Amino acid sequence: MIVFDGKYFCPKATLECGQVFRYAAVGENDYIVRSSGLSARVFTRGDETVIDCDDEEYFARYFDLDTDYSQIISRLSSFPELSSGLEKGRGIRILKQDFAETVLSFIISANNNIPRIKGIIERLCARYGEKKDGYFAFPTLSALKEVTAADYRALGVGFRDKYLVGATEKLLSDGFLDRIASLDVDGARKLLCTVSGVGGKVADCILLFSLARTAVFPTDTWIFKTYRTETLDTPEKVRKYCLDRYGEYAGYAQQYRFYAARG
DNA sequence: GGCCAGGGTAGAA
DNA sequence: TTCTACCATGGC
Repeated sequence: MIVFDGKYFCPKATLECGQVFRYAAVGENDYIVRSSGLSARVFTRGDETVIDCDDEEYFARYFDLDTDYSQIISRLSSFPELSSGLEKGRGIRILKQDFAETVLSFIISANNNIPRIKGIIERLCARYGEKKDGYFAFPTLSALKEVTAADYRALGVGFRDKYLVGATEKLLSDGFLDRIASLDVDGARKLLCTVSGVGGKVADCILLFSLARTAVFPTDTWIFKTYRTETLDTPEKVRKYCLDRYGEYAGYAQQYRFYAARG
């Protein structure tokens, strides 16, 4: 059991800001979250946030407990357009999720909606994941090696079926993650875009929600709407503007903004 | 019944 | 490099 200062760790804000799909509310600010083959319950108790789990080292890293978020919020508080997000989403923490799980999950997220994404991922786990106590693990890459496009389609993934086949193949290739980790953000983004089903937006999500690369700005339809002006009239223009404006803190800014827009 | 959902791809200009 | 049609599915 991990006990942490609740001021900068809100389970609800962290899990419902759109960075993760495998979680469920079991009460007021009380959640079950699954990552890879592990499970944790996260809830608030007075001024504290508690993580109840079997593998504390894993979830301490997963919830990014070594990072000082008061410093991040202080840095971003000079931007008036983020004030609402910083207030509502003060307890957001950017997760360090499993790489392959994040890649496949965000391929499924493309042109899709959150309830359906969660359902597809649940069916994927139930069909190909190892059975645990009361849930299924996210499938390992080796468990997905022989899965065909038709198999994926049977889960309801639609046109993303072939993307998942190609992505699994690429992820299994030797040292793919190491190569990404060795590159700067731009290089890593380009390499991720060679994975089938991964374009710029999904690549940014993978970099931010799995690899702790914060100089990215995933520009989805919602974020685009909130920044759109006469001159910033395409998602790519918004993305470049925000990268320049927020720098290394762009990913955090994006999450606070997203939570404010949707929460 | 059309639109939208945390978009990406292939092909064209 | 930027633009367009197309892609499955479900909820509204």
